[in-house]
Amino acid sequence: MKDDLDKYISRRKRRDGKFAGNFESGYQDFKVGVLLRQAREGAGITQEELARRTKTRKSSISRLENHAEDVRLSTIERVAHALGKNLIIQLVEA
Amino acid sequence: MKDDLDKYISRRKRRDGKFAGNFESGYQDFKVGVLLRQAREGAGITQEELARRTKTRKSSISRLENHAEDVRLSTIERVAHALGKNLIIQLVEA
DNA sequence: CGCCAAGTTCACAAATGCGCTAACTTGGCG
DNA sequence: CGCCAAGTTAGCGCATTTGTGAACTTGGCG
Repeated sequence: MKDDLDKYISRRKRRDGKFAGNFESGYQDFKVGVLLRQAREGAGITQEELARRTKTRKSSISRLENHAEDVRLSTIERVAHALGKNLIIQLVEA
Repeated sequence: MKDDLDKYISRRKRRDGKFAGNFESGYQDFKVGVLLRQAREGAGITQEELARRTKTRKSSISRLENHAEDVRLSTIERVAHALGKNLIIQLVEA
């Protein structure tokens, strides 16, 4: 099953070669989605499992990872904590 | 109390100009507000000027720095850019 | 003291995020 | 092939954030 995930990841990588590091800046519109997806995949869990942990549905997680035009800080935080991570925010010289 | 802290921070900020520009999660609530306030004061501008740059009003800026319970990412970004900064977001091991 | 700039707070309206259901893909596996 | 798990998407409400104007503090300064 870990193999399944790996396959998925590489397939996905191939499909939309996006995959940045876990930093952000400029226009992070959907970059945050990518960030969250990476975190989830890194944790090796499905959207459904993450949805369970954050007490929501997989459809919300999917939207969050793909189409989220804007996101609330609390939402990112909930996901982060559900994945055992902490959220860090910084303002750096442009 | 909180106001005293704010005053202290701003005074200190004004004095030695350099203070951490980042913040990590625990409870984002007012922490983000503090982060933004520090950034603004570091830039040496008033809430009104910042409001002008972000095309909003000083009352919004004030609320953002004090009472914001939750904030949209886009909001933080707008303020950041208006202050010549870039927003960085990361998820780190808890 | 009175004035003024800077900031705070409130209440309402407008915009937008998020939860939910439900239907639809897609790939893997027997 | 048919089934199933994992994802994606759309639409609908409700909840929350953000914009805005106006009234109210507060500190500095003449």
